[in-house]
Amino acid sequence: MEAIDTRTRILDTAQDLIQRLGANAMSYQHISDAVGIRKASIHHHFASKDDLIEALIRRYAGYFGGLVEEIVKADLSAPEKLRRYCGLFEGTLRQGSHDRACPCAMLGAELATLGSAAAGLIREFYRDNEKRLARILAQGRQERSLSFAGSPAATAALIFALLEGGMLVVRVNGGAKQFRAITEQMIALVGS
Amino acid sequence: MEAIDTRTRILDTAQDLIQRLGANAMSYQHISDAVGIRKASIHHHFASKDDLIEALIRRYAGYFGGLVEEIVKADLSAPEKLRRYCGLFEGTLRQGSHDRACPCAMLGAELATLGSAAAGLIREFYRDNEKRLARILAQGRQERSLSFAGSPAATAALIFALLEGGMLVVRVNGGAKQFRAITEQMIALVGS
DNA sequence: GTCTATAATTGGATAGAC
DNA sequence: GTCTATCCAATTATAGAC
Repeated sequence: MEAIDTRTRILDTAQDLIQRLGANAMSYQHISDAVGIRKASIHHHFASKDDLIEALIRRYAGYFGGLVEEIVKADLSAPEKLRRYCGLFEGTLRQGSHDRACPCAMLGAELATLGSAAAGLIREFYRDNEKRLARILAQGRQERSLSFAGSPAATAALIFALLEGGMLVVRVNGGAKQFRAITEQMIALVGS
Repeated sequence: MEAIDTRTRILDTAQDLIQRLGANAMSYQHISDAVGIRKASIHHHFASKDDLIEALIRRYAGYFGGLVEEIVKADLSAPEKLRRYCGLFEGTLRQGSHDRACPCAMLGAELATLGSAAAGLIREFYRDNEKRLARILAQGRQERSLSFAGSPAATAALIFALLEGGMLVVRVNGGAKQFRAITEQMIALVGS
């Protein structure tokens, strides 16, 4: 039973704030209050706010990318993989009491205010997701379990925009329940 | 040739900042610099930042709602109406040199940081758009020019999430061109 | 309606003791 | 690694002169 180290608790708190409020509404003071250490101590772990955001994206991209890669590589039908991929986003939304968006969705919306390193990582996250999604769609077309007009890449761009953008939109009305309805509707549209 | 009044110039500048950077990165100082008046003078027109944001949403909802209503009421096929509706979003994205999201998309992402009046107006904007979109889809189903699984309302929720959320997502990679590809892909999916 | 001046708070960040 | 103390800039907002 090891205690969670401070660096991790800072990252956890910062991520939670970003998922709910966005990076521009997240402050060292918020983190200080939540973690129970002084603002100056946070600077020991992350010299600047940009550094903190950058580390946070790297961690999240690794975590989420791993989950997606598991789904892509699994021995499952393409529709089932697609359903599970959508489930990852819905699961994020259902974390905790308030709807939480993907950190990279919030940061994507705030892209113009990010440092260049963080912005680059966000772009990479989006590209990686579209690529993995395209592999699922290509499998579905090959095994005739999915049917859609256009290329897997183009359809992947559509689905990723719907999922990543939809997380932000559904928090305004309907929340996770609405998100579920939308993803099911989408799966019906590309179903064979 | 009447000069644009200060109130309007403040609203224009604030809206532009929100579309590019978000409400939490927009400040009275930014507006002061762009409009060429002092910060204190802005408070004469809008007592608080919340008031400014609220007025800005009201104005935009009226403007955009009018454009949508024109499309909905026009004597056009449903696919053509849908294409023009998507065109409104793409047009916003193409305003100016940088990609600009719908102000209500940015504010929707930042919903948890808004005052309750502004948050209510954003919810209303989203609901109104879904309703009008559902009317287009219902027309398309009736005249057999569109074909989709599920109700017009459910499909409207999907399409609105794709458009409003997609505006934020495509700015990360691809921009307006990517947005166009996505909307065309979507229209192909619901095409008859 | 706009200005100067200023308040009051919060933001990110640093220096140096422990 | 955390603390106190402090700095400096930015933020929203108000008071009162012009």
